[in-house]
Amino acid sequence: MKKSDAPETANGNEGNDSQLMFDVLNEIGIIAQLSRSLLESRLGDGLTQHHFGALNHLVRLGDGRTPLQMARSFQVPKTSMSHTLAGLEKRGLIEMVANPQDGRGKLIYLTDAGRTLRDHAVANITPDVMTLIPQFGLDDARAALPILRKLRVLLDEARDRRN
Amino acid sequence: MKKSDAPETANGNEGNDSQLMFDVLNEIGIIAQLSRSLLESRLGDGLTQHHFGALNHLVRLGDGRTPLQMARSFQVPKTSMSHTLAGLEKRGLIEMVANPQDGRGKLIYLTDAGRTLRDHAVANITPDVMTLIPQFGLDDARAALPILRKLRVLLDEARDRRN
DNA sequence: CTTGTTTAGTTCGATATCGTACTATATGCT
DNA sequence: AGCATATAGTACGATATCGAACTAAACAAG
Repeated sequence: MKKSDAPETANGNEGNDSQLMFDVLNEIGIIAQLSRSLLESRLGDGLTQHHFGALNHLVRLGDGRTPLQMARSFQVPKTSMSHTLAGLEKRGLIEMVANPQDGRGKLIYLTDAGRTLRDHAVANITPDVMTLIPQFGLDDARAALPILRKLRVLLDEARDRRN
Repeated sequence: MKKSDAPETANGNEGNDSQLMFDVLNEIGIIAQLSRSLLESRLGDGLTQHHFGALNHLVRLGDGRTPLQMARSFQVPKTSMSHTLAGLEKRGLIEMVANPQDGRGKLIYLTDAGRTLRDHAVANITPDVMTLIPQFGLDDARAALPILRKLRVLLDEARDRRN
């Protein structure tokens, strides 16, 4: 009961390039899983990755955004964002006000409690991330980031094409 | 790179470094989200990423595994794996038999329907993945994979340390 | 053999996810 | 204006997620 099994890299010889992509996506899926559970173990309460992500987004890019804009930023269905925002509002971390420009819409604003909670969350998580750095290496992080962005953009476009 | 949206609450260099890691993990989270929804749109029925992942795992690494082994392979809690396997059994895609070596345990075997469904799922998804390749580039995929593996292993170890 | 501890798996409950369907408002067209 | 269509957001329902508590079996020590 230690590490996970070796990643599934069989079939190397078949000339199957798609296997390489599957492996990349598989690793990404597991990393997302692990980083999510690490994050949520540091958040406490019933807060999820999405709760934190939404708060962090509002702090970093500014509040006064609409739920739909946020749903698109996170690539989640708008119903999921609606639910996440309802949870944040119930906890008093955001306020949802009618959009004066658009009678259908709402605008999301951080409360002081929301900002404070976000700051504390970042402070709680940063040590874990810092611990990672010397092992992972900044060079690899810097090398990976543009590649990951490119992949994210491609998947994003592929999704747009499907919808 | 180009995408810098807003200056971040930088506390000096270690803030920038951890921000880089945060960004890497953030991109990974979004990619996982997108690839999951792409996958599930191709699976149909109520099948999830985890259903497919479990079937694929059994095909590729061999069946006759225990639920707990599988939970560890996927880095999910054993209760989640239990639920996933129950769903597969209900659909007739796997069989769960008592482990003759261990009266507490079970062993998971693929049914013919399970193998067939997995094969069809792979066939359905491969074109999407193939489409990705020329845009993403095999070189970047090959460059990213070892870095992602390293990160996955580090997070895995960090989790072990927490538990 | 008996007892305490560990381990495999399930049950249960609170919450999350997300597709479908719905309401209300906005916008475009004639 | 009047009407069709598009868009923002919510309600709801089926299912997923996962921690805590539970059962049963294995194992360890005396």
